Amino acid sequence: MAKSYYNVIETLVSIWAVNDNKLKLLLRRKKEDPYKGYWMLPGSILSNEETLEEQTKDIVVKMTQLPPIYIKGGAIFSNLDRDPDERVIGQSFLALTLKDLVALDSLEEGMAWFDPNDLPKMAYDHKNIIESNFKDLKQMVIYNEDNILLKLFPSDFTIPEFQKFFEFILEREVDRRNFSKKVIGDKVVIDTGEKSLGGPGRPGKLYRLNSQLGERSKL
Amino acid sequence: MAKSYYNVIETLVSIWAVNDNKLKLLLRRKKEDPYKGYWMLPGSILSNEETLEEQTKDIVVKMTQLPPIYIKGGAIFSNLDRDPDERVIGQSFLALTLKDLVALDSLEEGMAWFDPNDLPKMAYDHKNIIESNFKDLKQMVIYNEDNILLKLFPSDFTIPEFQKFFEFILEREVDRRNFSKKVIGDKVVIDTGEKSLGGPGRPGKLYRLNSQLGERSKL
DNA sequence: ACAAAAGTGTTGCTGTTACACCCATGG
DNA sequence: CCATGGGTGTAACAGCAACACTTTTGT
Repeated sequence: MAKSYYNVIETLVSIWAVNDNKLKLLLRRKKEDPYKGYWMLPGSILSNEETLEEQTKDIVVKMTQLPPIYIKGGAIFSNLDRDPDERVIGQSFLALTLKDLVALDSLEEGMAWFDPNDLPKMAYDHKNIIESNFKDLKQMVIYNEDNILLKLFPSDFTIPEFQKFFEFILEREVDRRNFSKKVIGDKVVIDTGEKSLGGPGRPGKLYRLNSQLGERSKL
Repeated sequence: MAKSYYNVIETLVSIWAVNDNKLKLLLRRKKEDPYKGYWMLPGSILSNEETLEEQTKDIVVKMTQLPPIYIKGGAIFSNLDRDPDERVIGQSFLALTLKDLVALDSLEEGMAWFDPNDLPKMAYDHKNIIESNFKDLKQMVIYNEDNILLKLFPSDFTIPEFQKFFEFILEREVDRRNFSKKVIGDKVVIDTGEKSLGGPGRPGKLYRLNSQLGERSKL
């Protein structure tokens, strides 16, 4: 291919949601070669008529039938050989959605949720991209950047659920008593007065996040 | 302009160096319209034959006659109207160099160092881009990401100099005694045995950074 | 003599860690 | 009954902020 100052840019979106007190992400199975049967991040080629943010939003809507709760740009990938066919620059984005609201039958065929720590065979350099985005997302949770906790937990939850989510992010266990003292004492969470029934054992009290919260959770 | 899936991407590099215990950045005065006489970030249009990182390196070499000590990708800017002439996507990069080694006469004409808190009239959206990069850089210093302190201070320095630099980054004063106790006690800096002569008053002991240092300075 | 740097010490405050012990309640 | 969640306490410790006081050493 001749030298040119025009480039192909693709937007690659990792769509995240909380499920089972973990972060899961939405991937798509590739139906054609190359990498047929492998999984990939949803994405599309950027035209000269829209911004990266607009396009990211469109991709999320197409994949989940819902607008994203939040989007944020991630790293850019410009290696010449990241696509075997032609030179494509990949701009990654993080998007948040709510898994509960994304009905399975509203997903396009060949899509599924995955644990970022247990990815399937990934096409292209998408494994790298996910790892980069996941790392960024963990940092955002730890420091509650852009009030991201409120976006991940818009509804009620129990303290043990919230704790398990943090243990997933921090990759270590935390003491139950210290955790609840801290999180209630600092007014990170607020008692709703409701209770979570159904399971075995004593019902958990339901809390919601304090929307007036600033940055820095650091548990 | 017709719809197309090819885009023009420009790399915009903010080149930083420590001077006078502050971070300064290198800008270029624009010689032609639009924005004639305004200042801008050095940059160039990406061809389909090189990566963003390679190009960033080339730009730094051209501007300073030296290879960069460090480069890192920053935010991307894709607003449709950020260039009045045509749609250009701007990918920002941070680069570090050493001001001492960049002789003024080796700079291209119309280039100068500026305090990021006191910028001249900036062309396009470059003021936004610099602010974004500056913010990222401050975070990197605070958490010593990628051991960036070692890159900013490759040679000897006195504790008061190092302290002034941190006060610039943190935008507040810190106690002299607590600062030196912390920085020596944590082995962030190591005594070289040398002294800094020349000025008035008692000569300062010269220190260097501990190259074995991990992340997290948080002073 | 002076200015700038250095060294040592103290106190109080805050937050964290690592526990012990006991209670509550729906299934 | 028992699994799960909840509540209170506390002792040791680490880190930080805000100071006082003293000493050192080129110019």
